[in-house]
Amino acid sequence: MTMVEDRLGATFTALADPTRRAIVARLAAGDATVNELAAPFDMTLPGISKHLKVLERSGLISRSRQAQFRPCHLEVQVLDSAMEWIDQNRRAWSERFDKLDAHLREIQRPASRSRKATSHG
Amino acid sequence: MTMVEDRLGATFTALADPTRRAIVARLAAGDATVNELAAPFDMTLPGISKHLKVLERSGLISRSRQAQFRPCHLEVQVLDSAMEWIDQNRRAWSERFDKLDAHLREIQRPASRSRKATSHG
DNA sequence: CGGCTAAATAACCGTATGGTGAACTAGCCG
DNA sequence: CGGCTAGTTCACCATACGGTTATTTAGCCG
Repeated sequence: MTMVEDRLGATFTALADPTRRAIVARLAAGDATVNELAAPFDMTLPGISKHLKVLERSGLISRSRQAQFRPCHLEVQVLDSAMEWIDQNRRAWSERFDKLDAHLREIQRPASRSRKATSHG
Repeated sequence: MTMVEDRLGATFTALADPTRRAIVARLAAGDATVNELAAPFDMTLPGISKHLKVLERSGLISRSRQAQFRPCHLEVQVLDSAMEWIDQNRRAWSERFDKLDAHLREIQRPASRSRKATSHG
């Protein structure tokens, strides 16, 4: 499918490219113009422009107008959403692990009381 | 670029696809076989197999062997690395924002002067 | 052994992606 | 106005990606 209307997907897609990650990292330090963003890379301006469009489509950055410059701005809440998704799954995994851990502790506990019979060995 | 040797890129690439995110979410609840993972999707098994390969290449999942089954396991630390990258940039942005905020407070001291207003979303 | 099931691989297809150079738009300045 | 600077859009290319069907490998069981 076209992946359209999938905000999270667009965000991770945007972050999948090293150039775009570098741009995001750069913008985390403050707004910057397209040429400023392009400077560190061995890439033509249209290339950078495309990357910025991908970032913009994901909502990760926004662009305003200031004379002939188009300063790019990191929209940190989109970064947050992506992090949140990851964190939820990390958490789900942890909880499930805790449950297993608890279960293991239970079945490995010497059968002092009337719970489950621990036939260990 | 082949995106090879770019762990973080491979991770975000893996997370960019909704099917793969669903697989990750499913695995966060516990290990599962390929057919179990495939069940919820309207997709052929080779399709799922390809997705699993992408996930495996990124390190997000690992596969063991158990009879003729290949149970898939979420490698949560890779999820952590991705989250860490995002968090670092979030943090960098926050710190920079605090600085700007402090600066704004300073230049806006008593009797506001005719400094140009800086607007940031 | 043969046959069944789980899963991977191969070959292929349409579309998306990342990159280029060339041409165009937008706004400042002399 | 003309020209410089900042940036986008266009046309194009190669390769990667997501998906398919058909075939193949791997391991259990009768």
